[in-house]
Amino acid sequence: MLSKPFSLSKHERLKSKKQIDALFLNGKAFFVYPFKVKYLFTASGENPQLKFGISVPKRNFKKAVDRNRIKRLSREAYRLHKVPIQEKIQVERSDLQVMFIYTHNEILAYDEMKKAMIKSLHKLVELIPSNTP
RNA sequence: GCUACAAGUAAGGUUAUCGCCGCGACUAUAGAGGUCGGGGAGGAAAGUCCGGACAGCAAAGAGCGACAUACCACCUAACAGAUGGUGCCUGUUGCAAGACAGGUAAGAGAGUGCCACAGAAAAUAACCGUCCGUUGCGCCUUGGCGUGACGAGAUAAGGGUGAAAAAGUGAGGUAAGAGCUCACUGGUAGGGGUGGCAACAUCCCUAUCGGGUAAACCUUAUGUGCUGAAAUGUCAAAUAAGUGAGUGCUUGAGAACGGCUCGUUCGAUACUCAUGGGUAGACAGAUACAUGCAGGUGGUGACAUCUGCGGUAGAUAAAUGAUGACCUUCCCAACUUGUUGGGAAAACAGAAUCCGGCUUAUUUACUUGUAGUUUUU
RNA sequence: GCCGUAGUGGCUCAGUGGUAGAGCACCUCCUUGGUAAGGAGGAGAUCGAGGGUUCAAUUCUCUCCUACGGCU
Repeated sequence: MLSKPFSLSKHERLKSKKQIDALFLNGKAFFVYPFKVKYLFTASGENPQLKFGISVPKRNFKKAVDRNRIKRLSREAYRLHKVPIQEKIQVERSDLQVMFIYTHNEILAYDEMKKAMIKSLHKLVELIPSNTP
């Protein structure tokens, strides 16, 4: 996995309805325009897992093409900038589940999304609790 | 050559880096995995408006109800779709004949309802009017004229309306009138001849002249059982057809996902209470086909059929992306008129069980046809 | 994915083949020293859009648009 730092396979995505429900029930949130970032840390064992998801409300974007485009751009931004948080989690031994909710009602350019993603990832890194004794 | 309209076709290509989802091979392993190869959105994938396939309910049966369709023929698995034709209406063009385009289509000579306002009356028409009969009064040469009343008399020629007024015009006829009769014209129904598979066209004869509305109820004919992949099946320590108690019990309580009735099948394995037990997963359904392309044959055509070649997404919080370069194409500007520089590569839009249609959205380029116009020969 | 409901003045809703209505809100006047309440009057609608049936459509019918809801 370390040989391919920018990969983004199925295992790194939030897929289980149970986990997502738990995230929305117990998770905390902050807001970095245009994303609302919902996150949940849980203590972990040997292999800490980082899982993420992106949500674009149908209310704001009626067309599937627009929703797909936002998801793809956001995912690309996440993929290229997730390395620091992955390393920090390995060190601190904490699972993390994140959901990015796109709250704006227009499609932003990739550059703006990238900036917002970097900013929110930085913030997440700071929020990681220390589990090392 | 340009412009307009119609129909059709295509939906940039190659490559680098970083990535995503299936498939195959190899490799590794307790397992996760790794390498290589190859594949990865549309003409509408959309709306969910029709029709099927498929699945479950009884491999769903009868009647009623409900719903849908409605010129004719033909195509199809099927259709409200397509193809070819018919009648009518509208528009464009034309002197006209006609041509083209669009729309429309069973039945109002079965029944019920409705037709505001206006109008005498809106559908078994007598309100006014006209005429006739009886009668009162007045006038005058016993009969007429004028006027009034009555009629369970006649009459649809005329009457300011209205979307629509009881075939139209002319003549005869009559007390007044009337398709009452006649001529011409028009409509409807029936019969016959000719042409056509038929709708229908055309000619002849007979009868007839009866408002509209069925996207009001309805009638006729035909068709449709209901529910939809969130259906449905399988797996695991499984939401119970488990366990315990009670009730009830032998010719029908109840169940079988439908509006009602019947019929059929199951039928105490029923009903009530208590107890018990938990995941929202995995796999199948699910990607091979009413399949695509090319050619031949039949048909006016939709289409059918034969031969050859081909395999072409399969996700599930849901893949098909991001950044850059070049080629090609298009646009703009400059002038050396074929170069340079700059810009853009689009619009509508993203599969979710699968097909056939319909509808809606839409850019650029090309091809074909029709019409117009200009230049040259 | 599948199924359904609604759209009428600024807002909440009636209405139904025949000139579109109510309440609140708005404007003017009366009342009051002034305001509220009350009274009188008034304005405000392409009935979501576009075709069709009909003499006539908000209503019937078809196609779109928008909003909302249900089904694991």
